[in-house]
Amino acid sequence: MPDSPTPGRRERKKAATRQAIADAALELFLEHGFDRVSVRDVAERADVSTTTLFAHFPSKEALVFDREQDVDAALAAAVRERPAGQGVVEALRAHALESWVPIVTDPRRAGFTALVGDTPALREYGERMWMRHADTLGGVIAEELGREPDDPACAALARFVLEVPALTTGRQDPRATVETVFDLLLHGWRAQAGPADPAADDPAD
Amino acid sequence: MPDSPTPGRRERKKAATRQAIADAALELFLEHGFDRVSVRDVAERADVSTTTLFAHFPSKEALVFDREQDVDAALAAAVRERPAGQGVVEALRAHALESWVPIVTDPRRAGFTALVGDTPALREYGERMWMRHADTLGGVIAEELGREPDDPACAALARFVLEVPALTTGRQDPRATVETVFDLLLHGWRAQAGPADPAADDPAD
DNA sequence: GCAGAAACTTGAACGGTTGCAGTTTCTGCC
DNA sequence: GGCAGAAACTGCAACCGTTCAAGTTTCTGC
Repeated sequence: MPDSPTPGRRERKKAATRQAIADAALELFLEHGFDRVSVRDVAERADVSTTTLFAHFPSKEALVFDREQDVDAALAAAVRERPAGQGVVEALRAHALESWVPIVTDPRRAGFTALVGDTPALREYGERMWMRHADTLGGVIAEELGREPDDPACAALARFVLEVPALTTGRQDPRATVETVFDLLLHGWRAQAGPADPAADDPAD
Repeated sequence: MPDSPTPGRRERKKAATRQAIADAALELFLEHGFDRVSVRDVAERADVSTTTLFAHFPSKEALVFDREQDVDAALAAAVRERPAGQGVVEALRAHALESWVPIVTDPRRAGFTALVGDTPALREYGERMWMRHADTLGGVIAEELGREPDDPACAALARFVLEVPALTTGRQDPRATVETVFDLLLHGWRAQAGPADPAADDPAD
């Protein structure tokens, strides 16, 4: 009867353990600060061994960024499934405004945002997390535009877009910053893609 | 004449120790790989204690990036002392082509370049090294253009320029990549600065 | 020449991370 | 139903980067 959804009991328990660890970690980090809490503290609070903790998370920093795993897919989707006639850069701008800005400005995540912003190790880890998707995003962009997978302009655009979160955090008006940065990218991109390029970025204004 | 006359015996010995450590480190890293050499190995080869090693270098990765310290000053100078009529972006492009590209393509540094390129920890450290100058460069750009020190567009331009090394390493034609990326930045920048802005970037050709 | 700073040393420790050997718990299959 | 084996988990010890404390040697300024 407890045959709930699809996954077996084992996977459910595993997920529960992982969740317990992540919860314990966030709780302790928010209360005492990231640097003043040891991995062993987290493991003990979650009632597991440190070995088990590292079986679920690759590093101490990863304990904090629990839920951001499908960034890759979301970015690819934002580019691939953009409205007809919309350019790649505009699709990414829309995605930034709709998906990233609300997260940063969500008051329920103020504690989390402050934790990451005030801990250098976490800031760097977070930025590197974003950058790790640069190759994927660059490849998707190139594919959409019918260019070589390692096209330098596409790689550059991908990295620049992924800098946006780093550029917005800690500013009073993230939305305006996003707009400013994407204006720069949009005009630069149009110029290099060629205004008459049919597969490129201009919605024929 | 900052330091030519009499460095003093003490400072000479200190410099010698530092050099011995850096040499030992590079030698061992190139031979066995960064990850397979411990800090204690390096210290022993240089005939110092690990404590002394960390008195000279802030981290294991810093052992590799021995000589790159005045990047900040060089970047600021490239912007501030650019020829009259030359735009900020163009000055940065020239600096990239003249100062960065030769370093990457220097065959004498092939081993070094391969070491950094093949070791994720070193790649990330190197990129973060560059990014650490983003605030300085952004401030200098803003100052040159008479904007607020935290102007978002200037901050973005600074970060994007500092991505260029990461974008060029590992490519067959770094020079062409630099040109492509700076084309993108140049057009985007001109558009946002306004084509008629006298303090901006267009040499009015 | 002497006081004190600076470079260096030894030794120990801390915290993140991994390896290993063993135990428990679940799952697939006969 | 029961068993083989995989997978989750455990405890422990170790390694590694890094730092601290306390003491020693070496140079420098006066």
